[in-house]
Amino acid sequence: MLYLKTIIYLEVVINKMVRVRFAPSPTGHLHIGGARTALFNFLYARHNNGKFIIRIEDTDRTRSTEEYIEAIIEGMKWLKLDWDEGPFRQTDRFDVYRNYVNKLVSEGKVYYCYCSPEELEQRRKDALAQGKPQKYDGRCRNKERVQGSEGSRVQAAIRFKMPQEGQTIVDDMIRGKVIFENEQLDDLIIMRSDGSPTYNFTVVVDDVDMKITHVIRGDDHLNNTPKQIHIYKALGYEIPKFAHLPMILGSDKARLSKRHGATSVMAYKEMGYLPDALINYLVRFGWSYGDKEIFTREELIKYFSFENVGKSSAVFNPEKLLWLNSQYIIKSDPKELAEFVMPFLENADIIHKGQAIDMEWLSKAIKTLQERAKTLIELANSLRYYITENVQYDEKAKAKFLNEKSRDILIELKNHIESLTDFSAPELEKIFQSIVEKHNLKLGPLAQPVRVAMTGGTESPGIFEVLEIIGKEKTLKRLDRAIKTIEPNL
RNA sequence: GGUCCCAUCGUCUAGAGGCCUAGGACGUGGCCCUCUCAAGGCUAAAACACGGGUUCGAUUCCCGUUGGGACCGCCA
Repeated sequence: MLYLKTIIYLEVVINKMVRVRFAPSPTGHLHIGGARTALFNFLYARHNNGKFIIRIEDTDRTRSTEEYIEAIIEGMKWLKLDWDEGPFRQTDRFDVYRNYVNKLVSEGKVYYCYCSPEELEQRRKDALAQGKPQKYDGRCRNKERVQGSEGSRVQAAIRFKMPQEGQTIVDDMIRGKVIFENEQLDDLIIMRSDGSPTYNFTVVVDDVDMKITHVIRGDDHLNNTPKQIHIYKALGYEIPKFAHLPMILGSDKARLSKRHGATSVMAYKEMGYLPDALINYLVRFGWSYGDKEIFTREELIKYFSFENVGKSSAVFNPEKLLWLNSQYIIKSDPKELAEFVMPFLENADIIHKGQAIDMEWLSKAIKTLQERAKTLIELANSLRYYITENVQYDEKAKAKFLNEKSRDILIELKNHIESLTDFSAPELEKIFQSIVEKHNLKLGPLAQPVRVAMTGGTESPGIFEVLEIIGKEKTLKRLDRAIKTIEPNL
């Protein structure tokens, strides 16, 4: 008895378990919109202790490629959107679809359609020209199954018999009840004449088969949903909950596309964005939590709910992403940034491939630059003068600060530094202060020439920190070179 | 063209009938801090698309108009 009770209890728990999926089609890279959909699925699953499944919708064999499947997986991994099951591939599941189609055929819920794609295309054009609704007229609905010679099958697609009366209500977690008139519903093709299944059918079969409880996807699928609901019904399955996310738009308010610049998630990796920053940016499309802007992943999982997902589409704003990225760089552990920045240092030819670099030292250097870099590319570039042997003087900076006025004071500083044993920022500050006080100067007239001597330019972290990181030996070398650069006034 | 969705600063958004003189964030301007550049702090300009209702009272509820978007494939 107790045993039986346990089974019943388990049943309830299992049935209640949230199961969601991200179902991209591998006809391109993982893009911003797809990543947002994946993120909301991920967060909903994690928030509810459910399962997150990846399913590759590759039934369009002409456009799907292995490279894109890899690219999508790579993007998911980079964003750390880890999944529990899959990636499943629809092309591995044709037997499953075949079985379900046969079931519908035997139950008379579908019919064979002998209209050729060309005919259908022509009829659509005509309908559009006449301003009539573009809908299949159902002319093959009542035809007998046509047999070829010797009983071989004639090429035919299989259409689903949509009900033509009444209404279908989509109960959406974001939009509430959306009502569709059934007479608007098309008898859609669920299997092509070549025997391959189509999207609206496979999506239902797979969601049933994979026990998906919540279908979270883009707004662009809302109009397909009533048709899918009827397929669920024909198959005799329970209808999942739906959530249709608002679209992400480009600056011209059209759906975000390549025209608007970088849309691939990996492009942001290459531009020096941190995955957590992108995630944080993406989650704010539609979702909010009061006035809070920056969230850790744990907070996201804890707070996420469809109750605070908005309905309206939103424009992608690269400026804010950049700001978020800078905030994440500031908050990052310098050691972690040191790892992240390595490929960018190589790319910028600041270090060459395989070059050994003291990571401890690099972290210290990064610590001084974190709040000055908005991307890892900027961070890498600003590390240049720490790492390189010879700094390149900026002409303007050189003219303004490496001149007669600064020569003597640079020499004085050099002399002081030569005898310095504790080459640290606090000790350096003492030296600078004493020189400046002696000449009754502000710090600027000394710091700026030194800055140019050390970095080649006029912008850098605090000058004492910069010197400490560059080290005594290199500092002296650079001071010497700066002094020699200044033509003696003879 | 048909169907469906949406509508608060330039952008992302808060707002669940009186808490709204409409709040926060990015961006923009100013000031402060300061060895430069940042970061940070303070501050300014900046929005309820329009018209009808409902209500003692509408940003908030209803209807319409306008504007935007999506879908209408043997694509997903």
